[in-house]
Amino acid sequence: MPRNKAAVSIRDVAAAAGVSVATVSRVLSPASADIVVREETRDRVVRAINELGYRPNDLARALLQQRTSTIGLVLPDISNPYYPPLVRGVEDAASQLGYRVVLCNTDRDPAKTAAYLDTLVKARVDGVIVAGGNLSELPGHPRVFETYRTKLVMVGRHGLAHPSVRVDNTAATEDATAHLIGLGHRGIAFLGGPEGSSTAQDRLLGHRRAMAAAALPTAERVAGFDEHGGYDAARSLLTGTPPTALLCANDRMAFGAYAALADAGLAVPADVSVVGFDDVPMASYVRPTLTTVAVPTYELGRAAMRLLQDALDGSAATEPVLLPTRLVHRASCARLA
Amino acid sequence: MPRNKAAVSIRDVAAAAGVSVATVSRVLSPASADIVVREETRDRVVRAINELGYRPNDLARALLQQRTSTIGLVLPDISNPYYPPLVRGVEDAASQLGYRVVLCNTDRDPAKTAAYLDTLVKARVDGVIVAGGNLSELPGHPRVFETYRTKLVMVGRHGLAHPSVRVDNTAATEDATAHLIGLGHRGIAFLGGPEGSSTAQDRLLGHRRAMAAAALPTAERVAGFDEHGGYDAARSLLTGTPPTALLCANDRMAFGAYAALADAGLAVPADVSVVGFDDVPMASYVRPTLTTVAVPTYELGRAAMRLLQDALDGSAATEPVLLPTRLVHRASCARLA
DNA sequence: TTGTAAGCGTTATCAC
DNA sequence: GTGATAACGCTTACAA
Repeated sequence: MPRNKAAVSIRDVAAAAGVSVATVSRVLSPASADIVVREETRDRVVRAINELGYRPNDLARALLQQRTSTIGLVLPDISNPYYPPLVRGVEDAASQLGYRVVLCNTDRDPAKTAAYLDTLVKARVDGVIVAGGNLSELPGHPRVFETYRTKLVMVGRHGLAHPSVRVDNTAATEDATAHLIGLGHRGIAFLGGPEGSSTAQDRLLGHRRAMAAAALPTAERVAGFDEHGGYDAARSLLTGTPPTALLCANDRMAFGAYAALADAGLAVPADVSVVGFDDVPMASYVRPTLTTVAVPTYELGRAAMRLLQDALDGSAATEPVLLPTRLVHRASCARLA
Repeated sequence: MPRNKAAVSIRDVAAAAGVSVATVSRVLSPASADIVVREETRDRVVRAINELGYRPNDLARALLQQRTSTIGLVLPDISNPYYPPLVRGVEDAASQLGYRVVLCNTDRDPAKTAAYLDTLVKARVDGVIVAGGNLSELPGHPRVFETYRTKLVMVGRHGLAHPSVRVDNTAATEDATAHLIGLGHRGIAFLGGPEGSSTAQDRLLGHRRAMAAAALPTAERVAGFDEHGGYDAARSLLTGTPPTALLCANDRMAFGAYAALADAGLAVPADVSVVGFDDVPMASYVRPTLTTVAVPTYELGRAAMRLLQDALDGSAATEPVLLPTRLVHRASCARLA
């Protein structure tokens, strides 16, 4: 196989500077900061690098050092507005720490997930952050990850053997429901997310707990985690005696519920109070503004990346990290007349 | 340097199967599909692979073949709701074609952009998709990209020397403005995006053209591409004689304008008509539903990845690809009384 | 049909 | 201070 003369390599730099490749490497490598290269030699090398537009090949370096400075980020779907801030958090922390991020959208499809995990292992990523917690259904992979020393961090779900970051969805939803009960509401319906989502399940559980504690019967709907799901679920609740309050498993569903209520001629909060979850930017811009549980999504991402970094540094496995939520009171809730 | 015995390599497989590494490679490599390996040998190899949980090291393969099957996706900010569908489109097409996607958020910051492009070149990505078009400010990089044969595709901006995909923002905005004029509006204000955004500039231009063609004076505001920007810009227009129609540079700004109008006691569309841009999901769920220009963002992403693939296959440079937009008529516009 | 060995572009270990 | 060179884990002539 003939040498590819096009891509400039460390040899070309060495030749241009009249030194050996070892010297070029020493000039570039942070590891050899203590190793002395004569000032004049260093200058020649630096000049050659600039003249040739040389960029070291991280593949070769990674092959040798057994680390790629690359991580995988696995999530259901970046189009779900919940994820972009999280991705941003991961990516910001990653680039700050010198890692690249490979993005993988699984749609919670086991086949896709398996394919992505495979490709990440083949790329020898140093670690993987899994958000949306659909890893447990893949019995084969823990072993492969272990074989290739791939560190794992879970976000949003209690990772059994792995570090994890999440918010306490159950407690937060319990609080939100309690708040509605405190306002005098008794007919409180819960618009829940899909059964496959652990977040949705955790939030449902919190709601049930609060309702049970107040000895109130619960009305629940299962729907998609978006405006459409919220719209349909809300509509289906408006026949007969409508609830006086709606607790939604996320803000998008709440926006859908707003639309359904408006279409039914019901006013928020005069007729029906509404609470959302996540506090996406739009929550402050709908009218009336939406009372919702603020989730520090960006921070979740940052924290996940930091945990991964810790794991890669060889720190002992950390306790699950729990980030705080906050109920943001806005205009969509009223005391029951 | 001692051999790392932990990560299983092709040698371990070869040893376990009692064959040479070349044979293992032949079993795995699609390139050697025509090369015959005896059935019995192949079975032994496959069994060893499964037993050991072996995954080939793509770094080594990439180093040899001078291609990484990885691309970079550079954009301003994934948190901007315009981008997730685009990213999704790129990623779906990429994974289908066997590429990994490394995500880079630049915030339009030249320093960050330069750092990301550098890291992508060092990772020897096969190509880069730049969305949001902030590459021209980096005079150094075209050369480096050429040196390392990194293909480039631009989305949203006419790439001078590179393949590109975009929509005709100017024509679309011209149409949208013409539609409002056709409804009898004369006082039409334009809520524009930031000056640094070429998309914002193109949309502004279209608006000006339509207004000029009708010999109408234009009121323009420059603001952030989000709800907050739309809110402030709309507010600032409501002193004195308010316009009878608002054309917004994107949907998020339109949602902000909705809020400002509601707060000012103005009804949409009875008092003020509103038009958005992008057709994000929420546009169908605000009340009244938002008339807006639908942009095929997901398709833009897919098309970009396909163009990149073509470039990598060595096809001749393609013409700029223009995807169609469509004005979606909903409830936010009314004929002027 | 299978094995041997060179080479991809680095870094690190030794000499000098 | 600097230079040879082995090694990282693969693929692919070329030999056997």
